[in-house]
Amino acid sequence: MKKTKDNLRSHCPVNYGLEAFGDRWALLILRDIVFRGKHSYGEFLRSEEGFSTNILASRLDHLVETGILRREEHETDGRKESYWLTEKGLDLIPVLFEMILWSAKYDSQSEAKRIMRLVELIRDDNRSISQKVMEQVKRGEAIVAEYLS
Amino acid sequence: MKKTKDNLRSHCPVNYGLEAFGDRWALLILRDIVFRGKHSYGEFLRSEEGFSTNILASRLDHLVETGILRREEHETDGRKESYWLTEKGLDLIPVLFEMILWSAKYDSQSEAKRIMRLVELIRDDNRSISQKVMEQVKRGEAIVAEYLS
DNA sequence: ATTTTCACTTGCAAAATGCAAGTGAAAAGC
DNA sequence: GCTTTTCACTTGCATTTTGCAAGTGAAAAT
Repeated sequence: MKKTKDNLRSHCPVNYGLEAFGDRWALLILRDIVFRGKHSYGEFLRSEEGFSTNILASRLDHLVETGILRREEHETDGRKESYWLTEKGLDLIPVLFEMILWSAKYDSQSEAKRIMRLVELIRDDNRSISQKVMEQVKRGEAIVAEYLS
Repeated sequence: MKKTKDNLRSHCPVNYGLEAFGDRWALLILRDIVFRGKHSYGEFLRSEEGFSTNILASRLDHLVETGILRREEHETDGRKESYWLTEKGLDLIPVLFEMILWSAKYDSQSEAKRIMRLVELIRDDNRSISQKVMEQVKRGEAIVAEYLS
C-alpha cells in the first residue's frame, strides 16, 4: 500500500503504535526488560518463546530506530552491548500492563495468576503503579520477583 | 519454535495478547468498529491503511476464532455478514485507549490531535471512559464524531 | 432477466520469518 | 601469549506470510 513520506501507512494513533511495536516480538523484549531485568542480546535470546537470532537482531534495530530502546556499550565487557528503555519506551509500560490485565481475565491458564498482587494494583490504578515501575526499571531493577506470590 | 498443546508459544500474559491481536491489522479492525461504527467486510476494506482482501478475510476469521469478534447475518441484506465485538473484544478498548495516549504523546503529526477531549479523558481516567464507550459500542454507536473538536 | 453489489477465494510474486551454520572481536583459561 | 570460549551478531537458504489482481457465486437492485 501507499505510505506517507515518513513511511507510515497513516497517522492514526492506533496505526502509529502498530507500526512501532505491533508485531509478535517487540513487546516480549519490553517484558523481558521490565519484568526480568534483561538488557543484552544473549539474555533476550534465552526467552521461552524462542527468538531466532536474525529476527531478534532486526527487532532490536527497529526499536532503537523508533526511539523505544537505547543501545549502550557494556561498562566492563567490550563484547556486550546493552539495551535500555528510553522515556518513549518506559511510557509503553501502561500499555503493557493493560494488556496483562486483559490476558489475565481471558486466559484461564495465564501465568498472570502468579502475580495477582500486581494485576490487582493495575486494575485499581494503572497510572500510579506504572509510574512506580517506570522508576524501578530506569534504575535497572527487575520487578517480577517482588510480586510473585 | 515448539508450542504448548493449545498452540501458544507460552501462557505469559503478554504473549497471550500478542497471539490474539498482535499483528499489523487486528487493532485497526477494532478501531474501525469502535470509532467509526463499521461492521461489515466492505466497510473495513475501505480503511485508509488499505487491507488486501484475503488478509482482511483471514484476520476476521482469526478474531472470530479467538472470541474477540462475533459474526452475524445482516438483518435485511442476505449477502452481508456483520461483525460485532464480544465482551472479550470490548475489554480491549482500554488497551486501545492506552495505545492512543502513547501515540498522541510521541507522534507529532498524530491525528489524535483532532480528538484531544477524548485523549484527556483517557489520561484522566481510562477505566471510566472505557466503560462508557463500551456501552456505546455495544449499542452499535460510532464514537469519533462526538469528540471531534 | 440482466446488471451490480457484496463477501469472499484463488493464484502467483514478493517480503518476512525461521533455522543452521558461520564470523570476527573481546574475554577467560592455561 | 596462545588457545579456547563467549558474545553479538551475519549469511544463506527453505518455509511461511503478505500483498496484488483477477476471479466466483449468491443475493439485491434495476
